[in-house]
Amino acid sequence: MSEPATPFPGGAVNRRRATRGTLGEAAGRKVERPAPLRQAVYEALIELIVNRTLQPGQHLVEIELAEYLGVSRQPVREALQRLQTEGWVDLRPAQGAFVHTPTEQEADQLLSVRSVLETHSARLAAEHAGEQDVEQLWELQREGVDALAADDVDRLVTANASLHAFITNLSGNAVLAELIGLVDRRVRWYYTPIARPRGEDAWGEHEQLIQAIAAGDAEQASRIMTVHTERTRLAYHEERQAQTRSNS
Amino acid sequence: MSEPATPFPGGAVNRRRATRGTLGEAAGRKVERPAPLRQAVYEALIELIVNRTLQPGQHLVEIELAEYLGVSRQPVREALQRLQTEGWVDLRPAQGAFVHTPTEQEADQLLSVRSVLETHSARLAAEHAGEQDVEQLWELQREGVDALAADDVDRLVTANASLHAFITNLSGNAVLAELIGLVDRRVRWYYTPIARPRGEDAWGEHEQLIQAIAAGDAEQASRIMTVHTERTRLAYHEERQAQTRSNS
DNA sequence: TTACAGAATTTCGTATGCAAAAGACACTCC
DNA sequence: GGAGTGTCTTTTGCATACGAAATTCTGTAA
Repeated sequence: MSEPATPFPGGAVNRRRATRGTLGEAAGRKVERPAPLRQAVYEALIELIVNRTLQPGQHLVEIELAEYLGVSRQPVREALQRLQTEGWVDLRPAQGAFVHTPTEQEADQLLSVRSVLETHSARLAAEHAGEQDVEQLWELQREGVDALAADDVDRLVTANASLHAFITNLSGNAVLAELIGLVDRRVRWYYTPIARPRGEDAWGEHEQLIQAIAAGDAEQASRIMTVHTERTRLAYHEERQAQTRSNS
Repeated sequence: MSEPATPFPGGAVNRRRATRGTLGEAAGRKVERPAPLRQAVYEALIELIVNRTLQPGQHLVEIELAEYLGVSRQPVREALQRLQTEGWVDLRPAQGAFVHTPTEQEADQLLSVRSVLETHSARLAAEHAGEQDVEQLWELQREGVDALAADDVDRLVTANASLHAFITNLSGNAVLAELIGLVDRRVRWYYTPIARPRGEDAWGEHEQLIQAIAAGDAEQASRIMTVHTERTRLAYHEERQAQTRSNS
């Protein structure tokens, strides 16, 4: 592809930058623009991958996805681009998209990275949390303990996700939050078939964590989160090994 | 968009998964498939963004990019999708692509995340490095010190990047390496106009770091990397403030 | 039967076309 | 003079078309 030396047409001028802007934006409200189809396709495909309608390794033929979702190939292709960069599918030139097949190694690497990121997020949360935030945390904790007592797995998983997400937001670092979100979704996908919540242990650790955050003890919060996530990591491994044994 | 309850056509069967594969693959060689145009467009656009031919906030009109690069809109659109998920451009529905404008806050958040990731990478590197790896590290260190002595900024920047990249690879965690690569490129972009290598301090820290890695002292390597990256972060801030002052 | 060669089919990658939304502009009305 | 409104232009988003690459199928020969 040629890349001429001439300056890009339009040059340094931002022809449209900061033009008048709509009323809604001026008032601080977000203007609801209709989300493009590719966005809907993107979300639909993640759902199909996570719930294993589309299985790891499966070849995704564009026209089939398009017809299945009632759109043309174009938005499907654009969604696949994004899905690739986020690690959900692999695009092989001239062959198309394949649902990503995670190796055990890769899954463990993700857990490792997640542990580091969440630990950092816990540290920052402890530095930033205010009284109201702590109150919210206890609220979420109660919800989790309730779900545990009721033996309601779905609620438990949701509560766990909410608690971690809240801490992530407390960190005040949006980049960090985004990375954690991305890593976390993939971790869940990989381990969905084998994951069994750790239950009481985990929620005990959550309680300690919230206490540390409430006390503004960043070091302590950080340590607890490291232990917490590493234990989760180990739990996954044990679960997996148990399954491997039972399968052989 | 409709999402019928019928199973996805092709269902659970991976029609093409693990088919015969070409000779080259069987022999363990990678078959060189011609990279799609979108790949070239993607790389060209990053280059144009990093070297500021395309400036932050600038509206990227698809047809203009396409003509400039000598392709049609389609590969441009697909490249833009990827660039968005990696944070280089913002895609506003029905408005198009705009070169991302980093806020100071976002830049600092990236530096913070990078620090954490690099610290983890240093720890893992210390755990995994073999004799040959350490030898390589010293080689890269010598190159950096040489460049420093010669006052060759370009060589210095390259050497710094090489050293960090090598440590990242030593970590043995591909997911981690990928994230660091992504974060790192954006950090460099943000700070290109103001960055001035820290020079002697940084390379002194590198030397300590390599010693820790050589000794297999993961904790020490981790500590040094944290200090190293946080100092870099501070240096960026000071530089920026100095510029802000001189501009006012 | 197995291996191979070539044709047929499938699927991708790119280009082009078209409707709709957003923005720019000029005009009117107050 | 300024706000509001209608029209024109630009640009996006999606659909469709077509050539090229890859895979699969089929027939033949050893």
